[in-house]
Amino acid sequence: MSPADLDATFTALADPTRRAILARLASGEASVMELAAPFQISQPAISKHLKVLERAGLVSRGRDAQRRPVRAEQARVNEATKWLENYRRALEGSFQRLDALLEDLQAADKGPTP
Amino acid sequence: MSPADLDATFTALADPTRRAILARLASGEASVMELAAPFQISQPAISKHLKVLERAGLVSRGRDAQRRPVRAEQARVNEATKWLENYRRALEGSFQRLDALLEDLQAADKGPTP
DNA sequence: TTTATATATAACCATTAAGTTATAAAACTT
DNA sequence: AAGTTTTATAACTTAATGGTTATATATAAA
Repeated sequence: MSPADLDATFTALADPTRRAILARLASGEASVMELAAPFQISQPAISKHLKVLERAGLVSRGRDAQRRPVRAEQARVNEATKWLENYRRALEGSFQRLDALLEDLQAADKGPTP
Repeated sequence: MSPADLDATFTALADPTRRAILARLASGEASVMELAAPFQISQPAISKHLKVLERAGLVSRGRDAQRRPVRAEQARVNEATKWLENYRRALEGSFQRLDALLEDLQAADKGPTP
């Protein structure tokens, strides 16, 4: 995943309305009107949010008569999660090294390591 | 983690400079000048990025003479990852249901399920 | 054929974001 | 005491976000 793709994905996730839309889509595809119902904002505002999600590859659109059903796409979520997990692992690594250093310092208090 | 905290965290992650800063911090704390070195943007721009990261709780600041060393903090990464993993699980669940439905339909082709 | 429904687009406004340069403040160095 | 280094802040510009209302487009329904 390119840096720009990561930008778009994390940007899309950084809004509570969009996260709520994704959560709703986890239980199946939905029309724009269905997605808009729980919110107080206008239909065009929802369409804009959907465009952000689509640009990030987090959702895709279908066609069913006048409806343009929205469904969640997995790939990008997986890739964003991969970035985070990778970072987490890197952090744990550095904290392990810090732990090792602290152990060394404590050991040094009682006498030099051979 | 509150929705606003998730907003701040994903917003902070949605910029390539800030992700690069975090990646650098995974190998240990660093001063502002050290963090700025690899980039072409000005020092105040880096300070602004650090403020975004700090507001999100992804880094914290120390004091070492004139330096204000920056270090990565784990908690918020973990919580953001949790949200993503949870969403991933929810998606997998719905796709499993879809798989089950497709299996049912195929089974129905050959005869009704008892 | 007219009307209703679902969605998208345009034009606009207010706020926030990312960058800049210039300057201030704090602590070290000489 | 004077100068240097490190960081933060202020003021500004430009562009992007998130929302609005009004309108256009596509399809279904009467």
